[in-house]
Amino acid sequence: MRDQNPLALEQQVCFALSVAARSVVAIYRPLLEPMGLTHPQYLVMLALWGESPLTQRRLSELLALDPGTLSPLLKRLEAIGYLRRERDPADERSLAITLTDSGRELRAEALKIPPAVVARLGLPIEDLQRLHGALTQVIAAAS
Amino acid sequence: MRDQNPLALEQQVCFALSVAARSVVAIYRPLLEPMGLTHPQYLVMLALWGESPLTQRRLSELLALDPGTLSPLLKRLEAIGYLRRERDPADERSLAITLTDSGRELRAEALKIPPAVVARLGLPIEDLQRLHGALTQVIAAAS
DNA sequence: GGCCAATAGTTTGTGCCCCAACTATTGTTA
DNA sequence: TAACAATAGTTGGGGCACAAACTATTGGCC
Repeated sequence: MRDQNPLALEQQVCFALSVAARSVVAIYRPLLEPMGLTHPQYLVMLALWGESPLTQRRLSELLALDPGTLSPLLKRLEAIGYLRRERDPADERSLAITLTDSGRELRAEALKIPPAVVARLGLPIEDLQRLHGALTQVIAAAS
Repeated sequence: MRDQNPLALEQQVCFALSVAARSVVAIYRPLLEPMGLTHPQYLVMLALWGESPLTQRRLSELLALDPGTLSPLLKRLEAIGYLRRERDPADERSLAITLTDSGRELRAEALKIPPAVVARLGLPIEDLQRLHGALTQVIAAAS
């Protein structure tokens, strides 16, 4: 029999979600550390490897991140030389975020990350894909 | 056909996990705000409603939280009157965390939260249970 | 053209998260 | 029993996350 207490910690989805997110990010930490990246910074790089330049606003949408979070984060990535932040001459409000050569070259290193994480987790790819689908549903439902 | 790029942002489980966790916590925010709680503080209260007193160390294990995170968080909960922090006379290193009457009474209010969240998400309970199982697997795999 | 609303970013404040260094207490062992 | 190791918690630093207040630019409209 399941615990009937609706406030039981162990059966809260929000708790499992928080712990899982932190646990998985913790797996990335030692892998990203040699590249000088945190996990949120890694996600920014993924977005830029997919398309560069991007406006900061577009990045903010893609990553579902507050502008107030993204702004200093991008400054750090600029400081370590992975990207440039330049105002769009056609619209001085907008910031164009562009990969530098150094940022582009980092992608080769990053290719090792996903297989390393999957190996470390030791879960079947199909399970991870199913999980990804379920999470996508939750994200859509929460929006 | 799936995107074959292993670094595609949209198919990273870690990204879906981060966004889903933030999105779901965002649903709790307005519900917890009247009680004066943040989501991590709510999780502490769930643990204490399950068992009180608890040592800070035990809480740290239950919530998978760093002592350095938990320590100030518990001070805030003490400041708003939901719990007491007292050294164990038998072992002065240990902190006993005990619900106050006010903290105990809060549980009645909190009973409204899970159904409100489930309603807001609008997903079938079975889906949420499946998701919880998958997340539990990931947490175990990551440990 | 001049006012006004909308838009893009920035800054500040509060809190979470982890790490590393630290203090204080307790347990172990030569 | 005196040294030493282990344990519990605290503190400070760097970074993330979000809200609210702010600046600067742009677009629409009289």
